[in-house]
Amino acid sequence: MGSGSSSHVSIKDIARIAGVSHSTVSRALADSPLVAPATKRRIQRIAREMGYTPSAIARGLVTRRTATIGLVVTTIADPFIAEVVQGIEETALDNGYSVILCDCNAEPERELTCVRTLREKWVDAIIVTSSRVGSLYVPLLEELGIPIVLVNNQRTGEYVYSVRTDNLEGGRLVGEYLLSLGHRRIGYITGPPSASSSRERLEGCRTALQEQGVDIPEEWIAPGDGRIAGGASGIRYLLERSPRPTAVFCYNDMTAIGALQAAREIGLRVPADLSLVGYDDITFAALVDPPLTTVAQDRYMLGRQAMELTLSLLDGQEGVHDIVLRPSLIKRDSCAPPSYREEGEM
Amino acid sequence: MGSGSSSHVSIKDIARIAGVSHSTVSRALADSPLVAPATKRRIQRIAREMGYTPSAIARGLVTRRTATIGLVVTTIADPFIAEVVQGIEETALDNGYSVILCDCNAEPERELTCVRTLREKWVDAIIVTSSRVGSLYVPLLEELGIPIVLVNNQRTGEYVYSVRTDNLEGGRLVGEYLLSLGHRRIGYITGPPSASSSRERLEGCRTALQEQGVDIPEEWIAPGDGRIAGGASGIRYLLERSPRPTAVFCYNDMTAIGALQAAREIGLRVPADLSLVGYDDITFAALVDPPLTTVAQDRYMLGRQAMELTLSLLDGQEGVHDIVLRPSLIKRDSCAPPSYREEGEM
DNA sequence: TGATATAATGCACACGTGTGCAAACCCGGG
DNA sequence: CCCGGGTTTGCACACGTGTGCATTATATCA
Repeated sequence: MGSGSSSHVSIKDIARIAGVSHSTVSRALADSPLVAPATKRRIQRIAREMGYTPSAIARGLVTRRTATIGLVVTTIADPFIAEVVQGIEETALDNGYSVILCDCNAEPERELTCVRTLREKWVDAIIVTSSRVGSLYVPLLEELGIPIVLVNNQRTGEYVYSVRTDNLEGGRLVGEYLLSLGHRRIGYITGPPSASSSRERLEGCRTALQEQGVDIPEEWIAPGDGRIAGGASGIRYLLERSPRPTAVFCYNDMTAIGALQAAREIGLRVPADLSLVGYDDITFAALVDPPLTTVAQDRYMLGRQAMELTLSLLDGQEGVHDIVLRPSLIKRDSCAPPSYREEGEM
Repeated sequence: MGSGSSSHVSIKDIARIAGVSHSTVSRALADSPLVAPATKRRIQRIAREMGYTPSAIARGLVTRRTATIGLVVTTIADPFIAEVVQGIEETALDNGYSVILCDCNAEPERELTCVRTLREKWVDAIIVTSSRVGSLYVPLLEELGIPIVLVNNQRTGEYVYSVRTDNLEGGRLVGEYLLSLGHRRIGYITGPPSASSSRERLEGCRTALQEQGVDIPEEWIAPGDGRIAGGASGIRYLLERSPRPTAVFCYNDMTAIGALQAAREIGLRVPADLSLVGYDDITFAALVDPPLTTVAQDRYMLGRQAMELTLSLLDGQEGVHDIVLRPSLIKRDSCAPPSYREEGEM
């Protein structure tokens, strides 16, 4: 068994013990057919006994492949991103790759540090899980000449690929569902102004409604910020309209939770007086009262697909540039048919 | 400016252009005093113009330092761990280190893969953020002969160091607070049986109570699992005791939220009829109704301290083996003085 | 001016692994 | 016994960087 010595043992050490050249050891451990079967077995046995571990550093230097990918995130503290990262990391590990994590925290100088580090470490590819659109440093990354895979953030470029869920489809699912419950007066609380995903979700919802001749007028679109506060102020704004919507689609679950709390404070019951729909299916969507109807993105799968696309790119395959996953509607208890009282009030 | 060429430029390329040997370039870029100031400036300028980036791979091979640390977590999807990771990663980046993330998902074969990978990549140190006690592979890690820093998981060993928050202190804070509100009948819902942190929190609470001659009898200790379900079953058990506790300390926030929901179903008002205290201060502790009184651990600081300890170890410093951070009590609305009706009932 | 100390540079090797090419070996057939 | 062909092995170089030591160029002093 391993000698327990902490110093690394190299193929040269093995070569000395086995009485062969280090080249033969290298080939034997790579299971090359150039080595005589008996010699090969003997060398492999000795390597095992000496507790040999190959140096990825030295190997990377000559092969120019490090079996390492760089993962850039805006913040790992976001549970959504964390789950994507889990999908990426597990898939990477299963395929012999490891992941260098770069939390650039949306600070420009930190982004530069990240890019520099990933360059120096010779990563084979880069995955960017950033909620921001058009991250300024993607052009910098592109200069490295290695594949770049974007998660939930489409973009074009020679080395740039993307994996995302279909926000249009998500919005459509919500629209169809609210229609099927009988709603005709539907409002929307947006995310932060810069989020194109917010516009896409709204557009998808509108598309579904238009098939039944229903529209979302501008006055039923309230500005939010993707957080609790924005949801609360958004719902207050919408409830002051006259007539007011009977159902509100919220940019995400945090917005919906803020809306839920504010609506209750005003004295409205959800879903009896008002239906609410969120987006993302965060853990606590199921735990609020009432449990929140929402649209789920398979975050783990998002990460998994991103890594698998990366692997196929490193394998030399081309072709697929844009993978789109379908979201799904999770029906819970925050939606109900509109009350007749509300309908008559119009 | 950079030529935009994707191929790496090496110090040899610079040497050819500058008309010097690669040794001189190496020294110039390291700002060595052995190089004439004029030459140094010229070489540095050429390096900048050629878009030179040093190869951490080649450098690591000769210096045997990779400026990389391995980070082993049970699951990055746990928000608690994710925030610790953020603290680690940011501190690492600020000091020129990068982090290889290993999500071993508590699966033994994956743990082995992690250890092997970190060995091959020649990481300088390893930080383990694992909620499990006595991870089986720590001995394996110890064989590598590099510093190992454990987060929230004390352990002894030649290369093993730890950073943690004081569970005894956390429990004590809760005990003192409930006493100050006037509670004398206090219950506890445990975490999973294997969690030593659960025992420590209980013990700390008991210590505080004993100073006032109050005890927590065995029948007011309910088994939980650290999750919603365990909190619900735990509180149901406690509310069936007679007399029953007027306040319940829960192992963590998820347990407390489960208890909160179950208590409400039974018809009890929190905090009027029952006081509840959680632990961890997860995001949603502030968002449930009523907002949860809880004990906060500074997760970011936990990570930051872990990385700073690691850096000082890599810097050759010894001495500090165990850093203990103090938790703090976050008072919200889930606790109130016991109602006289309850008191009289005893 | 010549000897000597000092500053600046280059040579050569090292780190651990992979690989093209030549050399050595073995085996069988003529 | 010798030669051809296949199998097995070793030599030598490469990858990009760092560094001890020798060497050269320059400055200083007698």
